[in-house]
Amino acid sequence: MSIYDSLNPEQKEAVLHTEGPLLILAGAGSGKTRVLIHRIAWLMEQGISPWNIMAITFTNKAAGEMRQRVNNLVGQGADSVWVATFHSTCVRILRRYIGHLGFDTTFSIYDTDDQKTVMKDVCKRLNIDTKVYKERYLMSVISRAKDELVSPMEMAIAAGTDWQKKLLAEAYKEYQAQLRRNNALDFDDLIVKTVELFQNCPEILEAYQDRFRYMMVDEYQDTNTAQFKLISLLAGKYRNLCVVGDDDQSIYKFRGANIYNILNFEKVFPDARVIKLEQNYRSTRNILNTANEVIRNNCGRKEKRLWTENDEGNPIAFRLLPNAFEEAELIIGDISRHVRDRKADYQDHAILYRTNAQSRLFEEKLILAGIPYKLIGGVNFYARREIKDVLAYLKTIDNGRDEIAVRRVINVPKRGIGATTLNRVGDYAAAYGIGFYDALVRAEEIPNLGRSAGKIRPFTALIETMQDKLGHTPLVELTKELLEETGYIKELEAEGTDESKGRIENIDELISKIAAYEESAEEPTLSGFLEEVALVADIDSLEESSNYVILMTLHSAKGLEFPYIYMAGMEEGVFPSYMSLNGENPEEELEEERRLCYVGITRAKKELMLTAARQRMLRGQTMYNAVSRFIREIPDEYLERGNKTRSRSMEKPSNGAMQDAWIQSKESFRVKPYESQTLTVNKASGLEYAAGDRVRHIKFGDGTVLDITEGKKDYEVKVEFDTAGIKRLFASFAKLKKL
DNA sequence: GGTTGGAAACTTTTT
DNA sequence: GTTTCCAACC
Repeated sequence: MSIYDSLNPEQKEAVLHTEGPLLILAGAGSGKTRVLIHRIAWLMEQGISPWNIMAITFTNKAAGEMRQRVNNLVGQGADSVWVATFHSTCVRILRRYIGHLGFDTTFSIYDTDDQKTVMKDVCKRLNIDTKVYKERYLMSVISRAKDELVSPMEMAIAAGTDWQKKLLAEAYKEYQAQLRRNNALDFDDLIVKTVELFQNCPEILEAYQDRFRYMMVDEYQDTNTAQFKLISLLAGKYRNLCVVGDDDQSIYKFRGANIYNILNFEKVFPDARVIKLEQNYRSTRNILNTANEVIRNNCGRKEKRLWTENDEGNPIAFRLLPNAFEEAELIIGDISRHVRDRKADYQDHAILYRTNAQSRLFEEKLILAGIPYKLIGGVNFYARREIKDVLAYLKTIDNGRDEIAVRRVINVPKRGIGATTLNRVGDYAAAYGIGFYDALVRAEEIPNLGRSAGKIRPFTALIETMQDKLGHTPLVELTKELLEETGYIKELEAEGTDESKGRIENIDELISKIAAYEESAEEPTLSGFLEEVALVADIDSLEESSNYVILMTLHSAKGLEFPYIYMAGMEEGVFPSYMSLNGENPEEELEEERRLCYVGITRAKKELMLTAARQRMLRGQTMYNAVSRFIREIPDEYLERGNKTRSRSMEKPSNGAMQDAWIQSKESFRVKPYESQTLTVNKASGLEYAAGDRVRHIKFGDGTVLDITEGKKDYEVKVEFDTAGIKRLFASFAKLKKL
């Protein structure tokens, strides 16, 4: 009996095929991570040094999980296996060798905010009207170019005489020049520069080729051209490249993912072995069939059909609500019922939606109902103002050449240094060809500065003091001292608002993160911390052990699974999104939306509920959207539409144009508006409190129960809160605690 | 040089 | 509905 006996024949074949290129087409829930882990174990069993094995993922979370599971399976030696994300792999390589490309090894990593700041400056320099060309647009053009490994010069050549394209190429060139001046790389550069390094320095490439003799790439369908180039270079010598992906789950095309990497793998590697994993171990048959029916509507995919031995399970529930409020209430009512009936825990539920903006209503209702939840996505912790401020200080201390960081904090807190002064310093720096920070240090020599020079002094002095301490003072100490010296916390304290309190809490959290880093890292350095921070995604913070309802976008949900999944906002214009329907390439973008829908459906293990709202506020406007076409693509036999059983007199036409007409006519048949779906909350058998008792509510605080009315479905409790006044609450939502 | 108010823009998805 | 930006004031 060996660990490999638990694998099915295809999985086993994938595990045992170690030499040469291998493409594993792994459907949703087909155990691909399991295969990868067993493959690593098998390789080590064959006497291959863990040092020569590499597994690449997209998120830190996936990497961490894989590392954990490899440890559990093989134990000793597993630590030497290189398990990392694309980006952190590249950073580790570049931190050693980027000198060959003329950068300093202390380079900064710019996030989207920083990029925008650079872009603004670029536009100013090139006299680009940002009303005509938005920074965001320019950034996306540049990002796409980098995904495709197109250099500014190549872009300029390709532009020919088209002045618009020439302008874009010009902006790209200037943008890169600015980054270089700041000794900074953006996310895309991490990949691009590593490829460049390998192409320029064959000896470095060969060293890594010898190191990574066995390579595995997870979520291969999301790789872009640059990433593909990177792995092909690395695998170029030994060709032991194993990629695992599912073309049906490719949802990052907008970010440059090249679906042809998977569709054409066999063309690039003609000797590639292709193995399909089609047995699903995750979902019920109903869920899986539904997913299959939806994705079937896409063309241009590798033919496969997932099957399962699991039970049929319950039908997929679809509910159309009058508005988004009731949609949220319905879902949350469903969750609390599950928990109350001890059918499931909070953590077994995830609410998925298309856009982050949709999360708010759910948050509000969850707070009101006293249900613990975790929101994934939205504003990244490290993108918050106060966090960016502190990090900018640390970056300045770490790498004085990072002008964006220096400019960010030079006047935070206020030091009376304004735009005029900064411009003069900037001019001086440009004139003498020195860095911005270096110019600040020489403030006294700059003409026309006058008294302002004296204001700059304390800033540079502070930075210098901190730089001196770097290396022999713990980072936590250094940061605390920095906050003390700058008076940053004091200023927030003085404000005394809820917002400023929140900011202080965030800074405290940052300090604990620094402490955690110092404890866990073998050799903690400031650069190391900043780097780790630059590469975290929100999804990485998801902990399996905590009992929370999870709220996140469909994109974030990829790779995860939950017993109960709710997909909200199943409406035309929301999902599929308005943008995809009106984009340049509606057909193609719609297919990506459909894949996203497929990803969402296949996250569910036991039950899936799809919801839509007749009426919804979008961008401050009330919209009336039709039910999503994805719902219509699900045959009735798998759907359960609540109490209403509606006859379907019309056959669904198959071609596109007809379908639209059919949708419209179908809509027009819906003469009377849908009745509001009543909240099916089962009444609790009894309440632990009665009128006159003191109770506590998670949001409103403490209060006194005035009155309890027994309704048909739930108890309605009237409470006079000490601070929030009198409220009427439903007992099953309010989760009042007797004091 | 800093503060404030009001208008404009914005929301698809993220390492 | 919310955030960001800019111009006019202090």
